[in-house]
Amino acid sequence: MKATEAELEILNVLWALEPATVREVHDKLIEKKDAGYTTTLKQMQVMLEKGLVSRVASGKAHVYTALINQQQAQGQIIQRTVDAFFNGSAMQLVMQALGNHKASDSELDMIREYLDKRTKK
Amino acid sequence: MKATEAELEILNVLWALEPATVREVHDKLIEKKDAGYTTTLKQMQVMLEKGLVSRVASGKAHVYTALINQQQAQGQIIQRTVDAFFNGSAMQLVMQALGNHKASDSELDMIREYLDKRTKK
DNA sequence: TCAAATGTACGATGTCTGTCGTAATTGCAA
DNA sequence: TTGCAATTACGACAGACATCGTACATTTGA
Repeated sequence: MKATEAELEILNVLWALEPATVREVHDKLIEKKDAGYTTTLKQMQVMLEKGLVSRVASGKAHVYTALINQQQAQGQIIQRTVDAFFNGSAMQLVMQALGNHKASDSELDMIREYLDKRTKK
Repeated sequence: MKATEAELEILNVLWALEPATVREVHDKLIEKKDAGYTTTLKQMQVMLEKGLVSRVASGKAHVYTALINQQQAQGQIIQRTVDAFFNGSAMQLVMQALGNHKASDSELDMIREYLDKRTKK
């Protein structure tokens, strides 16, 4: 059930666009990354075999849909990362993430808002 | 200067023990993971070439020290995770981490405090 | 209708990663 | 000093990954 780096990039695109054709995914993908069309195609074919995505024919093309949902995947990877590299402390990861990345005021406000809701409850 | 998954596991052990010999690192490593001694040795030799660690001879063994600190590496891991799973948004990761894990009030306070410092500045 | 355009299928390849076997080396104890 | 146990050095290997070239299939519009 684990996806490779390249597969995750595709999943990311797919989660935003789905359902989507290889062409659509590829065009979006090369905004960030350089690769040939057949590379993306092959990648998605492999993902189909792995059960990461499904597809249906539509005209001459195939239309793909992700079979794992984004939040589930994100939750799993966070758990794995926290266990392996942050001594099991998710908060340690959060602090590190806040420290190492630029965040806009509005983003920080969102987090603060979230924290308030947490505490009240 | 990117480390692989296996290299990060070794670094993790090294940070706790350093300075440490291959034997010491390996013994600690196999508590969690199964691998041969020469595998760990080779890994650390490669890491030496990559400049991830340094070493000095001590008796017949070598004593290794990490050349990147833990925070740096954790930052690297977060960056990679964010890129692969969170569309490059560290905030998205933070929210997910906060949502999926229990956090004590004091931990939440720490984060709130941190946020305040951030905003002021 | 049929040829160009578009898409899929399939196989080949180079690289990276992790793994380990074996040989060479070293320090130490007897 | 010498043999043994522990360590390092070297190289090879399989499998995973990412990439792409080329052949085949399908749609469509002139």
